[in-house]
Amino acid sequence: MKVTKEKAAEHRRALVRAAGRLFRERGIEGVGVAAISKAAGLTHGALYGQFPSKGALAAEALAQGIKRGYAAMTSAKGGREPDLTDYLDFLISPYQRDNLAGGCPMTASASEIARQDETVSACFADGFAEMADAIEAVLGETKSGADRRQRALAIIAAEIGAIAAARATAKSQPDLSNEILIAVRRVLGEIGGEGRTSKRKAAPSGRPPM
Amino acid sequence: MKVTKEKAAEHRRALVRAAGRLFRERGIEGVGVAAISKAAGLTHGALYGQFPSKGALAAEALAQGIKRGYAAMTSAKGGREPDLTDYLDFLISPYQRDNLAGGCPMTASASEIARQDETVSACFADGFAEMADAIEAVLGETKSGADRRQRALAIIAAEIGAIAAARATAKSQPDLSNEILIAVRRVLGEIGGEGRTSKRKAAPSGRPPM
DNA sequence: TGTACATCAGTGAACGCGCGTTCACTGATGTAC
DNA sequence: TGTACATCAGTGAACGCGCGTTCACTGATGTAC
Repeated sequence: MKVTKEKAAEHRRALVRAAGRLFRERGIEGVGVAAISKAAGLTHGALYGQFPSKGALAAEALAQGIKRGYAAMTSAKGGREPDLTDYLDFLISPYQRDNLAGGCPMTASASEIARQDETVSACFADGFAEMADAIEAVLGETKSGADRRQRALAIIAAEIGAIAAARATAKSQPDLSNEILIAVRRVLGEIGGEGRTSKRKAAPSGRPPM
Repeated sequence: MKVTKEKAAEHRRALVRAAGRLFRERGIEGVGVAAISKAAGLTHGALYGQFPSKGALAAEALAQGIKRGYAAMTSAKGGREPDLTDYLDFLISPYQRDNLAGGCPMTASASEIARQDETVSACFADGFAEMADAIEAVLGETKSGADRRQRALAIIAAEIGAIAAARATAKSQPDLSNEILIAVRRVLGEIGGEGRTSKRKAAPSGRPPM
């Protein structure tokens, strides 16, 4: 049965939100269209009215999950511009490890992305690049031979690996899992020149990163 | 039809090897028992004669993939004890990114592990811990506030994230993918005190890491 | 060493199930008059 | 404003397919005599 345009748009948003949450929790390959539709209060037929395929929905869910993640972080900081400490504390933490549903979607699906549609991997690449810009803008000075950009890229890669490793070890070796988070948090603070930010740059314009 | 004990053991090894390769290429959830059995030249019934479940096979494939990866690296170095440069050049490279089938299984399945049987995640945790010991043993001195153990953990986490990110971005932004590898390789060299190893320790005893 | 037979590795049909996707249909919406 | 009807968002049955797992059966192995 037909439905108002507003209702239809709301349904679309519900599908994207449900897909994002479930993909983060169980992986993109671990969730079916039936579960996504049901979680959004619809049938799978409605999903195919809104999206041409599961892959297209996955791409949109990834893109919007990246936006939502960033919004969640800034709002937790009272809306002020986050600095390096804010980023690292938020990204490399037991909270991020334990909250699959609400966490960063790039982290949750990292090793799965390479096997998805090119639309999905393009979203990942864009999100990664934006996050790199955001981190680069808040880096402090260090004596590193690596330039700011290189240090920013390394910080994001390390964050992704740290959360993946912390999650993978959480059940069988919880102490190791915590140790990984503490170690990476500390080392990335040093790489980033934490606390040595003399001139704070503003975040780059354009879409918000992670 | 029954088969000699030697043949049966050979078949078991073929299953483990095929499973390891296919899991790395397509992910644990992305490969079925039929494909594994076929690749090993058997039927799925034979697989269930050797292993109680797909998960049990996955655990064994992961454990033995970690051993094989280490052997491949040391043999490439002519059998001598690898140093930090050897580890980093081998692990953070286009070769590692592009060779899913032959690469490190911890890297290939990182974000999938947390959703597998506890036997699988236990193998991952053991492999991670062993690799941390191996890296710690070849670290150079730095002025870092983080101790050797923390730097070793951070290096492995960063390596996992770097390969995952480089693979995820390879199709849509190949330049970014290469940039990630170069950046992480350089920054990890600095973290590890590359080239500043005064007293070289031997690798720890016990099973070989990665 | 030669024969009889119990063992058991491997085969392949079958199980129920969930997958992604299609499509004929329903019926409220929203437009044309 | 009131009526007639085209539009189209959403439904749910059905599609072919591959999944992990089970099991009755086969027939070569390897042992007991």
